[in-house]
Amino acid sequence: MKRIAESTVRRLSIYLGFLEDINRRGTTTVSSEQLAKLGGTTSAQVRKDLSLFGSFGKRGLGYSVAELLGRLRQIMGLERRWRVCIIGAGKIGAALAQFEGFAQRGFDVVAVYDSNPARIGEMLGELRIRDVAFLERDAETEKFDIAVLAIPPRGAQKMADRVGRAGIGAILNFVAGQLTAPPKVAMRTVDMAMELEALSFALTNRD
Amino acid sequence: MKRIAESTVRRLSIYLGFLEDINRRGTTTVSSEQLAKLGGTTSAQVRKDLSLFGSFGKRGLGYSVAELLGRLRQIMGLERRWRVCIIGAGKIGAALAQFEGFAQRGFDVVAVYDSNPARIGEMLGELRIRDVAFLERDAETEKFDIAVLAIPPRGAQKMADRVGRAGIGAILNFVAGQLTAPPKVAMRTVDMAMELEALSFALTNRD
DNA sequence: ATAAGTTTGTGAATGATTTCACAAGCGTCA
DNA sequence: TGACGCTTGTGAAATCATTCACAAACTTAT
Ligand SMILES: NC(=O)c1ccc[n+]([C@@H]2O[C@H](COP(=O)([O-])OP(=O)(O)OC[C@H]3O[C@@H](n4cnc5c(N)ncnc54)[C@H](O)[C@@H]3O)[C@@H](O)[C@H]2O)c1
Ligand SMILES: NC(=O)c1ccc[n+]([C@@H]2O[C@H](COP(=O)([O-])OP(=O)(O)OC[C@H]3O[C@@H](n4cnc5c(N)ncnc54)[C@H](O)[C@@H]3O)[C@@H](O)[C@H]2O)c1
Repeated sequence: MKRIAESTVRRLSIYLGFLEDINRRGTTTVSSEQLAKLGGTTSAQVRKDLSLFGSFGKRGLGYSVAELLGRLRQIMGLERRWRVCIIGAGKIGAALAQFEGFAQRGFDVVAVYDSNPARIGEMLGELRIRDVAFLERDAETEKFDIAVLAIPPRGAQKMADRVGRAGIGAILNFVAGQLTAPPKVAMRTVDMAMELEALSFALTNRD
Repeated sequence: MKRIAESTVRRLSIYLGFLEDINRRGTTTVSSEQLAKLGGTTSAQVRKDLSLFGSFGKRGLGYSVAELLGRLRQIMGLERRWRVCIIGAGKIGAALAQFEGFAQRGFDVVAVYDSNPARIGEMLGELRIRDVAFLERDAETEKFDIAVLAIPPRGAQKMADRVGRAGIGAILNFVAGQLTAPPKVAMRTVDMAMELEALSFALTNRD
């Protein structure tokens, strides 16, 4: 299949969110124009995005909400649930571990690790914090799909490499500073300082 | 000035981070090739990015680290400090409020608000949680530059609009689901569920 | 002072993404 | 059935972003 642009994937996520809303409201069809309005884009963009994967609409009518929802879930790989472990039970790791919103979207946080003996064994919501020394052993039996990296920058690259070697295929990285994805591992980085700097730029260079 | 692409701004942030490292190490000059290696891009890209703002390099030699650092700080608006308030002292708001990394980059969290009477008055690190009812009054005297939105989705749009009316020029939004920036307000959204979905897509559609 | 070796800054070329524009398909209604 | 109104799917055009490639400018060595 053709390579799909990152911007397209982002928009697919957005459409999916709207479709879930619309579906809850009981509406059964939706047009590219409506989806575009909601998502702040154009109807041509919506149709182009969807056309990369097939043609799901009916001319004159629009898209069946239920069908499009199903197709998008399939495309995004959201027909299954994903097993997530969090590495680093600090401030941000704890917030993420206790966030219910992820499970609603199909991502189950099933384990939390730390290296600090003082934290290991403590409960974080339903989960007991485990010793990160057991990461590889657990990964083998528990088949984590995604690791969330929420540890200090020092040592983060080594931990990312360990995650890769443990056979976990994806990393959601919160560590600031440059981190290279291990081979064969999909990685996305959330860098909040960078977002703040983008706002600083916008405030400084606005007309 | 010409409109600057979002991707360019992101790279400038990255270059800035490296320059700070390099500067700490005491190195005095750096070439576009070196910056490119560190940032995972090409030297032509680095030069193109910088050339949008002027020409800061010396042919045959490269860029003066100190000068380029200064220029980039100026371009990004980081020669001053920014006053940040956090709205929503929940799990994620609390993690952000106590994160020291922001101050290191020039962003001072100077106030935290909540609407829950049980939380108002509590301390969060150095800061006492304030009643969000006072947001407008405080904004007038305390001149917040950026508001971090970390409240539940329900009511978030109204709060964003209040932030806009209070004269705060930028929002860093953590609320999932569609939020429209109020007029004249710069907004960046960090949507972690969307990042996870992008990983789901990558894991599902990898070759 | 000259030659050799680097590295910048930038037009031109290429590649990627978005927008345009419209034929073709579908539902509705008379 | 046929005409009408709406909306899709998609080539073509336009816009935007990246990469190429090289003259010009600088440093260093001799
Ligand atoms: N807190 C925030 O709001 C925030 C915001 C943006 C980025 N970040 C980034 O997230 C990361 C964590 O930040 P934080 O504020 O949660 O820090 P923190 O100090 O509160 O927590 C870090 C945790 O990681 C654990 N740890 C350290 N090394 C480990 C290892 N090798 N394996 C497992 N656990 C390990 C520590 O014991 C600690 O519990 C940092 O890299 C930071 O830059 C945090
Ligand atoms: N916790 C996470 O890891 C995480 C991850 C991604 C996104 N988010 C998003 O961040 C937001 C907050 O999440 P959380 O987990 O911190 O929730 P939370 O319930 O822990 O905290 C929300 C806080 O906001 C306060 N609040 C509610 N309405 C308010 C208002 N109008 N003004 C001021 N304060 C108000 C509540 O009293 C509460 O203290 C949510 O929108 C969530 O989707 C959270």
